[in-house]
Amino acid sequence: MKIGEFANQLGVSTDTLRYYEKHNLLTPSSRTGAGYRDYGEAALKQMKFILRAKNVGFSLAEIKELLQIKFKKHQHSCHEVKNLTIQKRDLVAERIAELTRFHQSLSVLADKCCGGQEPADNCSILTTLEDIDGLTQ
Amino acid sequence: MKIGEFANQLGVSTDTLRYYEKHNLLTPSSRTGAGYRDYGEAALKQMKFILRAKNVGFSLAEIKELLQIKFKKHQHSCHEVKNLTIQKRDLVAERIAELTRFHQSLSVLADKCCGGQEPADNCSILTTLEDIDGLTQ
DNA sequence: ATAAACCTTAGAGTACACACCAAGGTCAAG
DNA sequence: CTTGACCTTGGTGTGTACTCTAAGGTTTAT
Ligand SMILES: [Zn+2]
Ligand SMILES: [Zn+2]
Ligand SMILES: [Zn+2]
Ligand SMILES: [Zn+2]
Repeated sequence: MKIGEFANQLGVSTDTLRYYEKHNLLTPSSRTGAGYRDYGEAALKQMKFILRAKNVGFSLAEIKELLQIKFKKHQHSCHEVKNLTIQKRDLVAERIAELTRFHQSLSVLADKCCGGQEPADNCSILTTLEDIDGLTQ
Repeated sequence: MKIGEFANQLGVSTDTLRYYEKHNLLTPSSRTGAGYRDYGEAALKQMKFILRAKNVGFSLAEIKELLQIKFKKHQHSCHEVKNLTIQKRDLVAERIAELTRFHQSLSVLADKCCGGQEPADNCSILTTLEDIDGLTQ
């Protein structure tokens, strides 16, 4: 399968596939006489793995690690894989916590403001940002 | 106040201050004879405004908008300010939702894996990423 | 007078995940 | 045999918020 058809089937762009190849995430099975990339069954499976990993939040760098483990499963342990997963989960949790603080602060700010069409001279959002310390602590 | 002292007082780097100046977020009150930046009371207040806005999750681009409103309050309405705040809040909410889906999927994956020291040949995390579709749908 | 500590500018580099472009080669249909 | 759709490489651009570097000027203290 040439790159265009392969990309269509997976719902990604050809640019993405070339990018993944350059970054050692997915190498096409072979090349045609004209130098065209030729993707086979194995490439399809691997690309699906990559997309699923992306869907659960892994970055491309993390996916690369997972692939290296997958290629040589007997040289790696469940421990390693679970660690990667848990580390990622905890990182995501931290980010969620930070964003939740933002959300909370923004809600408080929004609730203070009347949102009317009058000039913003006395807007509580602006005065709060001007005057009050420790909005998030 | 010269840039170094000003930066120290606010807990930011001098690079950050020059960056903010270049991007029209904060211009020092004046320059000394030698061309050194000289920050005054107004700059201090404005920088505190910027840092508070950052603390509630606004991006520098958004803060720039807020500053422009703040400079000419009578030309803008509460409506505008509240809109910015609510839009940001909703964007943050979307991102939280996405990350929460990631967290959920990662937890499911982690729970499946024994995490032991044996080889990863039958690791449930890897086989799940290999085999199962629609992990997040 | 000289060293340390500060300041200036412009520009490059970082991470992430691609998107877009130019200039050219290849292949099938009509 | 030419048109159009596809493919190749290499390189640049995007957004975010800085950080770092180079090469040089200034201030302060000893
Ligand atoms: Zn109002
Ligand atoms: Zn208001
Ligand atoms: Zn196991
Ligand atoms: Zn396992």
